[in-house]
Amino acid sequence: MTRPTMEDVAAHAGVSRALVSIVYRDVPGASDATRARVLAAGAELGYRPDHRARLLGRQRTRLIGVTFDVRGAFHGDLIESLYPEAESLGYDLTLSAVTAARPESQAIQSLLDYRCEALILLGPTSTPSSLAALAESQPTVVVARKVRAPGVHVVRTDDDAGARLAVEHLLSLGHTHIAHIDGGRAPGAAERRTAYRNTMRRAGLTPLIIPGGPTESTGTAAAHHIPADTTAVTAFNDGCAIGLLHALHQSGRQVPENLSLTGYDNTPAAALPHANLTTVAQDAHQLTKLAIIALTQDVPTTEQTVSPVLITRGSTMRR
Amino acid sequence: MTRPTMEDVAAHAGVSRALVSIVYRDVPGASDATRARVLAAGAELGYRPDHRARLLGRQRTRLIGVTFDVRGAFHGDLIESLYPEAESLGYDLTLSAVTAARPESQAIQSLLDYRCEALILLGPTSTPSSLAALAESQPTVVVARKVRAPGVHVVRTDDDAGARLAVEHLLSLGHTHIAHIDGGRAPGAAERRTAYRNTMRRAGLTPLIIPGGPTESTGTAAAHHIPADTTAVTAFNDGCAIGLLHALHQSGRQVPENLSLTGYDNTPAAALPHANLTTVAQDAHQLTKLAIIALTQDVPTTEQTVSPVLITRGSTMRR
DNA sequence: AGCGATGACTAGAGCGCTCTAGTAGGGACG
DNA sequence: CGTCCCTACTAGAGCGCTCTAGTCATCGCT
Repeated sequence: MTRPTMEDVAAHAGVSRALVSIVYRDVPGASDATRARVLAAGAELGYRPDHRARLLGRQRTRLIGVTFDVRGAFHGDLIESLYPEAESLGYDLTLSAVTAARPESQAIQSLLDYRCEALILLGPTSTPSSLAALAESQPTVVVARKVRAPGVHVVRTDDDAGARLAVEHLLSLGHTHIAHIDGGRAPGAAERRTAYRNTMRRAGLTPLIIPGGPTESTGTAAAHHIPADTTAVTAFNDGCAIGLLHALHQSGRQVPENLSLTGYDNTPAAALPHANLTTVAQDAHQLTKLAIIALTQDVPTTEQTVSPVLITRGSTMRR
Repeated sequence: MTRPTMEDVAAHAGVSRALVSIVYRDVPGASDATRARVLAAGAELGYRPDHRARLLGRQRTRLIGVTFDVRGAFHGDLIESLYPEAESLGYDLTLSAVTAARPESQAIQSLLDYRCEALILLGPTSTPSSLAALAESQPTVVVARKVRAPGVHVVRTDDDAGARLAVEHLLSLGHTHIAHIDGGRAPGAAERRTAYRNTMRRAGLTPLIIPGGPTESTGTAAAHHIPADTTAVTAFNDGCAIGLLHALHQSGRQVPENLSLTGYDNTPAAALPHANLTTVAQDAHQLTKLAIIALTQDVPTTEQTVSPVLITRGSTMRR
């Protein structure tokens, strides 16, 4: 009835419990023949090592705790590439969700109760000082959020490069009157705004920054402030771009025929056929790779940025 | 350097380790005064019980394993309400993600390695027979998917009622020519189709079922087959509805002025202002509540359905 | 005064692993 | 033939808890 233990496998294979442990940990100390015999005995009994006991017995848990927000679509992508990345370095992952009723602090605490060796926080909202305190007890890396906290690793997308990518794409399509819908005080807005401005200036063009924000309604509102001679717009993010798209549609201005438009983040909504938005995507794979390396190779604490990539869809066309 | 253990707290409070355990488990056997003193000592040392050891020492782990798909938006909602539900019954939750590279079988296996007492599978894709095998070793509940497997609890939304809700909403708005875009062989399609047909017949109206599917493109394709005298449409799901919405927009047919439209699932896309779709939502809270009860109260194995609710937005109007 | 309850607390044996410190049994080598 | 070294294996002490089976006062009651 109860699940077989290492003891049972040992008895069944006619060896000591320690040998079974050696075999299942795949460390030297057993002959190939015995190894096969033990594994066969284990398989026959349907044995699977008890993860709890394993964690407890080991001095190093090789457990990485991950907090994520169930509402953030992008976090799914990150978790997806986190698993193989951690596994390849022999680490295990344990997830802890942040929800409306379960604050980040609680999610983190539960990970610590499992004695995780290291922490990966996806887009955390904790204060820099509490993050710094966390990092004192175990390596901690913040992904996809710009924070400055001593001892905390940060891995994020290079928003500067992302914004430049969007502008240069429009430039290469022959656009010269390109406006930018600003993100206000949203994270990343400052970097994107500055990059837009610099890229325009470098091309000898006049930047035009229109107030906006991260939500659809801000995009809708910004539509009225786009000059008639503007032929292209880089929006702060996909939400903003989609709001703008909607407003343009209402007023009979066609995208991309009359106005080319880029978003940012490559959210699922941007990929929908009726939006079909050219946008800037974060490289989840690279972000997680750097995050795991930062934790396991104990590199000096730094902020690392990952280059975004441009996803060209149907909302931009040649002038 | 190393985290304090129960031993440390005991020494600091001048009691035995067993007493500390009693206090932290909050079971009878300690005086109020001692309780306070132990708790104070623990707080002073920054003590937190080691969850691994706790799980190992206990005969009942009180651990519920949950598999979810990182791609499914609705799973986030379920997880969100799962946490408080489990906690209120004294259970802990551990999550295991299903991704493109991490099959469901692996996600489940890792939960079993933690010796979870029970399993909640969100929209699993495993075969009924493998689910039945799972259920033999521990209580197992499948959420949001219709499967018939012996020993497996199923908690899902009543699609029959959902479809009826949509049709009756349109009827109450005075519509009589209501078409249904079918979901083909997608899960839930058969129930929704039948419910649509029955509700129409009961109202003395003629049902009209147009072939479709679960994706946007199927909705777009279905647009051509909607008769001119049709004033309302219930689409299989939100994706289908949005594809249809897009096609109607192109052809100059206004929603809801010329055609009322309902979706199904209440996906985030349905809530976006330019879709603004009246749709049928699943009751995540109720689903998880039933799931947890099924596991912890060991009710007889059954399929339980939860009533959906209609989310009225701007895509439907009075005839 | 004697006796069983009751309440507060402790000793110590697990839980199922890991891992250090060993032992046994061959070769290889001088 | 004795020594040295491997390799293959075992004994047993943890890891940090839980929980059963106590011990020891104290108290109410006849």
